[in-house]
Amino acid sequence: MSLSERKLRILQAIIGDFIYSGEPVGSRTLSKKYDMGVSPATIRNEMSDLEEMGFLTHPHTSAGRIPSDKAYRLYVNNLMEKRELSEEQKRMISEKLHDNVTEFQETIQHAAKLLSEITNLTSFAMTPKPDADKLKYINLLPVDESTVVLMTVAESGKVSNTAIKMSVPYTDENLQLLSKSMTYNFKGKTISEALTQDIIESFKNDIAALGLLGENIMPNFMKTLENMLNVDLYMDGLTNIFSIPEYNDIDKAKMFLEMFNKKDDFAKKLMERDDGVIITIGEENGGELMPDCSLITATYHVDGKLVGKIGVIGPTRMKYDEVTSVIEYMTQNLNDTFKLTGGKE
Amino acid sequence: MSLSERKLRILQAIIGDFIYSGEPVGSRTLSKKYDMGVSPATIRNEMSDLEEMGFLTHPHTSAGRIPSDKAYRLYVNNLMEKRELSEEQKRMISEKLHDNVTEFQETIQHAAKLLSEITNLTSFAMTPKPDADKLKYINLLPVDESTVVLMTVAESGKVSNTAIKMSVPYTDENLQLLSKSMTYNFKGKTISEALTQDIIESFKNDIAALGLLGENIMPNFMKTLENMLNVDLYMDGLTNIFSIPEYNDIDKAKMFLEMFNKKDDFAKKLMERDDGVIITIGEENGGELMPDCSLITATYHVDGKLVGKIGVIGPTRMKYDEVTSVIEYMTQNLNDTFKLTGGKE
DNA sequence: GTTAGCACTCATGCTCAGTGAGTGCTAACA
DNA sequence: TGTTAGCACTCACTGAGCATGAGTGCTAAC
Repeated sequence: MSLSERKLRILQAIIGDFIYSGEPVGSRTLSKKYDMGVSPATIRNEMSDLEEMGFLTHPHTSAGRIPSDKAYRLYVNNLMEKRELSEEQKRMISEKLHDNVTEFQETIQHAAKLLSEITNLTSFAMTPKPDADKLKYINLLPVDESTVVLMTVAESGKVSNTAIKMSVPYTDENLQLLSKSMTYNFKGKTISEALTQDIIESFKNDIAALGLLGENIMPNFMKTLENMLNVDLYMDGLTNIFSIPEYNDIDKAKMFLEMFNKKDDFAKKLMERDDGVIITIGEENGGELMPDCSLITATYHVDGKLVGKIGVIGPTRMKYDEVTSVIEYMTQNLNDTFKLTGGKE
Repeated sequence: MSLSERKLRILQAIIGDFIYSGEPVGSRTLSKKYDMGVSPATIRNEMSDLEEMGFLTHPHTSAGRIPSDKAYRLYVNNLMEKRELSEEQKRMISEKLHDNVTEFQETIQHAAKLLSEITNLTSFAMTPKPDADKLKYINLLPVDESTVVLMTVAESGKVSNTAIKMSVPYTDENLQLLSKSMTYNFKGKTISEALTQDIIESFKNDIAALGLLGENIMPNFMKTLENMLNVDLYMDGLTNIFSIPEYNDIDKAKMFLEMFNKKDDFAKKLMERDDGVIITIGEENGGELMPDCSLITATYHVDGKLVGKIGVIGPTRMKYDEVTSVIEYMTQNLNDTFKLTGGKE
């Protein structure tokens, strides 16, 4: 059996109707609401075929049809049309993400917030994993007799620092020596590279002469590097899930919100996704996420290089066309913004 | 009418029973379960008196009695007995909060997590507002021809920095001059003091000689100071609210979780509370929080000075005795921990 | 002051019939 | 051969009616 033109039209109508109403779609409704040119009986026959082909199911005998994950996949790949954003939406987005941008983190948070407001879904925004970010400058600064600040600057402009309580005495010269040596050894290396065991080891040999001082500093340096590799994940619009009838069930809502407790797992999942706008529907997400959820992610770029992600998570019954349009428009804006400020943090 | 010994015993039994069961307590249940020595009829009379006095209500005519906010207040102030924590709980707490403490933020997060796990409520932990924290050291470091890092260190050991993209040329000497001048002017001042308008103004006059350089730096400096004043608020166990029958209602749960979106408001509310263990019950919280919620907060100290807060939020029907004991024990542990590490961040 | 007895209330849970939106099948039609 | 009308059937949903039981308040007797 093949997907005739008419079958496609019916399928599209069912998906469209169901996405908006959330109610199973019956043959009579379909023929009345959309001018199909055929009787309900004919539509029933087609629906029956579509069900056999795996595009539709029905919750119980006397209910209308609802689209399967497979149907949504077809819809997203072939049937869906791009939506143009309203001027109002465009204005809101560029206002929040373009003008008056001061802090990187703040902009990313705004993006998440905006995305959830516009889509009425749960949104998230993740800062780039600075895998490719190279170290540029390392400095140890004496603050008082027992405190030294270790400052690490990366090429992206990211700065990280730790105040170190010194358990051994030190001189300014020693600190400078160590700073220079560290900068010399690690400059140009990516953060992940710097963290590899043998580089650390070989450096430790280099500075053996400095004895306890180096031993005091190194664990802090490594921790700083690890911190620099962390990504931040902001989520917003969590309670939006409650406005969706399908999740008007405590247990489902609870499962959904638990995800929030496992932010790290979720971040990891996000990082594994490809670049560009990626849509995964229902089962495609693997069992860990909620079964009846779809996930849409998109990537934005900082300085044309570092890659962060924004996206939404919601029921498989979501307005894919609108949501993807909004996300695309937002990533374009983020790209512009972070090109101009140069990823300033 | 006065609170006789017997009335108090009955009230205590009702509160105790209701806290554990969540079901309205009837006279028969009470006389059977707790050895009251009087018949249900007598208890009914006493209950009727207690209701008249405002300690009890009943949801409908044929239901048992439930305690009012006033009753909980009496319970918390006079009737409640301290609970000893189990060895297991003590072990868990000191393990997470005492041993292997490396990062301040991390420890605070662990505290929140632990608190929600032990109490099965929603918990939070707030870092201290560094009102009294004094500036110690300010430095401007050249990174490359267009980037300067501004580093600000406070007495608590807190370090904050910003990478500044310079729009004007600068020399190392100018930077050093400015660093020295800033340290000289702001050292010993609290962060809030440093942010007051006239101090900033007078300083601006001081450095007028440096012209554009100063103008480039000052806004960033002020933003850094503002950032240093921010507190972090971690929440945990949000989904615990779903296990409480009273909140097994989508709308209530939603209202509760919305609080999470207004973290700033909540943080502000927390900061206004007095030191020590503070319990506010139901209406006492003011209308903003959920009406049927109680809030328990406690303060912990860093270096014996800075004051942070941890606590829980849950239904007025909560195990006040257990929860306060746990919170008290945890703050003691946090105090110890942050005495030892000296508030290292 | 305490208690037994009794009428009364009211949420809860159950059954049962009616309703309506939907299906699948069959037979007739173009 | 594809399309359609007709019809029997399914099944979630709703609301009425009823029994149940936990609880109260009141009264009169102890």
